[in-house]
Amino acid sequence: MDVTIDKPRVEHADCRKVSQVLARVGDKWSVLIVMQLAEGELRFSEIKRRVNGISQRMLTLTLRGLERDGLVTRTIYPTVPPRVDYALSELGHSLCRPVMALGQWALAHVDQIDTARERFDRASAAR
Amino acid sequence: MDVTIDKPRVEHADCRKVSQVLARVGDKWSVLIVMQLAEGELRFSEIKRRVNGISQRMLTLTLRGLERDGLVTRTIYPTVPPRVDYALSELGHSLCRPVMALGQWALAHVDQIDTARERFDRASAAR
DNA sequence: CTGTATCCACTGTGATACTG
DNA sequence: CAGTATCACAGTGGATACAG
Repeated sequence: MDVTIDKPRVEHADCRKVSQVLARVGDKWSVLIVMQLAEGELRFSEIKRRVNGISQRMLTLTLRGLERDGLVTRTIYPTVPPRVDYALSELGHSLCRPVMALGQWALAHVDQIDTARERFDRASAAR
Repeated sequence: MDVTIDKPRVEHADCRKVSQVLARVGDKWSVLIVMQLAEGELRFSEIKRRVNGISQRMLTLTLRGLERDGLVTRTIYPTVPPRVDYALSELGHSLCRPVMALGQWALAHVDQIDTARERFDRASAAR
């Protein structure tokens, strides 16, 4: 009855799910926004000001995505003009640790990667 | 001479660079391939077999990207038929630690995220 | 101020066929 | 076996205008 001797594989359906999460983390703006929210809640326009280069549209979309995934909470104050605060949920905060670790790695190795790219491109040009 | 009192900000040009690295890590296949290579070198077709669903084209492109960034080494054996081995460089191996950490986080919270999504979608449907 | 609605360009990805 | 070339297509992201 197809009982197989599994090697310690985590490489099947799990990977698919992990990839899905990685896709969120890997999109153009999510991490940048999460980082800004790491230190405390912010208003919509405050995030827009801090995350350099993001369009209003993408900020809205990305925040919706983060909210949907339960990483960010959204608080609306029914004032006029409207005011909306965004904050990291507990889940969102827990994500910070591994993301920061990756960020540290990136920061530590960016130069190495850059030189690797230059070398590769020069080698390619001289094909 | 515009000396400003800097708060401990790492949030300027650094972030751009980090994002660039994150884009590599966040693309659809890079992490999956790096994970496969974590345990040892593999041939092109071996990777293709292990990374379920990847097309030949995307495998080639992703491997080239990883090689360009200095994360993967490429060894060609001038035999016929040709044989090419891919392996993680030292830099590539060092990337494994933070990536695995993120992977562990993803694995640990996938369920939580899934339920959050369902809740959000149900709430949206009932608007 | 905080969004939503359009439109459009670009990029990433997959399918397929071909080559050394 | 290990690619490259070509095409077609969907998704992402930016600009702009508009709305509550």
